[in-house]
Amino acid sequence: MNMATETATKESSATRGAYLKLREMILTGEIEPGFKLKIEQLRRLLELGSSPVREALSLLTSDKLVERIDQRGFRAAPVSKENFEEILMLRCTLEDMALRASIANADAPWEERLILKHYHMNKARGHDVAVFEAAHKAFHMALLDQSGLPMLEGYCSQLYDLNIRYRYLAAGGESYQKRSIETEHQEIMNAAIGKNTDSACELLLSHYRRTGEYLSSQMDT
Amino acid sequence: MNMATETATKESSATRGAYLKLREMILTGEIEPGFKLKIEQLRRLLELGSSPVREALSLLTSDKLVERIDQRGFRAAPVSKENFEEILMLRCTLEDMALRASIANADAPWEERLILKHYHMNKARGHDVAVFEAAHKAFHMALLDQSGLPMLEGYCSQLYDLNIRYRYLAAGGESYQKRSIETEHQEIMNAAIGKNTDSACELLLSHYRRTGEYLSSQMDT
DNA sequence: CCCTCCAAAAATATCGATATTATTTGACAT
DNA sequence: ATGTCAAATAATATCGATATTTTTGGAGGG
Repeated sequence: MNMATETATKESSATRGAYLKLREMILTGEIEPGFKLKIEQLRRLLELGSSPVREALSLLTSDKLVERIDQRGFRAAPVSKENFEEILMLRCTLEDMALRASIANADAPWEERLILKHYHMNKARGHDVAVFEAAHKAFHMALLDQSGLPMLEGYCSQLYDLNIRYRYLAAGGESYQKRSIETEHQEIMNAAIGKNTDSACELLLSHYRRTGEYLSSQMDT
Repeated sequence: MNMATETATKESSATRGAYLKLREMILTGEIEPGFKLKIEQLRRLLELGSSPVREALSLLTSDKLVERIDQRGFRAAPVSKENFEEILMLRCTLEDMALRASIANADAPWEERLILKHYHMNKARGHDVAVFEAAHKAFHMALLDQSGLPMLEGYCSQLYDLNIRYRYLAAGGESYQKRSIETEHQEIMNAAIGKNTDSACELLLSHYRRTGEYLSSQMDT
């Protein structure tokens, strides 16, 4: 059992373990959209009592990864093209706002954090997909984390995850390496550190929109 | 036991009942910000087992009304001026977006829905605060509900509730009737139905900002 | 042949008890 | 006095069993 894919199991509380494990499974598509999440079934899979399972599922509803229908249990959140496009749109609006605020509040520690996350992301390139994805997200969130707007950052993080889910669903996680994503990241970071607010935002948004269009085209069902 | 204040108790599931009751108590300030929410205590208050209590608290964390610290229980979400101002800012951005989309998709049923909610809100004026607040929220949400963007509407609804909480905290729920809020609502609705997008949005945002400034000034502690 | 209704099965929701973990209290040593 | 550690206390987290509700499947009537 390797630490990379099994990020979940041996955490502090059973609830948290279940939460992380199920979250991973839904994000990566191992649990399919709309799939009925029966307590008994998950209880056995996770080797836990029903309480932590139930609570983990409740937490996942916050993240919009699980839907709860009162008296009728839980299911993995469904997906749709409309949903994907709404996520993309919201992401663009909210990350734009957050990045502008971050740059406005820029300071040396933030720049250093950014440099490090960028370095770690590139270092993780060859490794396990899950490891790279974690570093990739950490880099993107580091761009926003000087905004001084914690709720906004929370929304961005949530939307980021929902987006990544569509990426996994569209191509088993291995899709978007075609473009030179590496250069794009470098350019975004340079613009951000150089306080070229408008150009940093433009680069970031077109970075998202390009992958968005690609996925959207793949989704015509 | 009247239906107005006790919106909670006799609902379908125990969890849902507990959720609604606790939500009401936190929104109105009956449970103070930062207050430790002990399971045993709530179990007795709501006359329920620990599972539904726990689950209700988990659901409230989605709404950002409760904070959960792993292994250390739950507490009512804290408040701060920064938090209030972030909520106001996000609300303005997101409701602007949603209202524009709604007006763009306007159709006859939407306009009729709006007229009705507005009528109900005015009819509820004299009644119990909780009844009026519900109608008030329903009106504001009706403005947005033609956007075709369910997640955005969800965020708006959440932010609306968080904002209302600050209103209750600042003045026991009875604060903002000073201005002629009635006229403001009428004007917003007229502009929306008349498809005067820019002016509808301006009216809506200044409606929010005005109450926002008032509350913000009350909060200097 | 299809619809309705009832009984059986399955799943959810809830409970109360127990195990685990955090917090407090007070004794002891510095 | 003060800080540290350990036992006692209190709270959370978890479990397994039971009650409630929904879903399924099939018999009987239209």
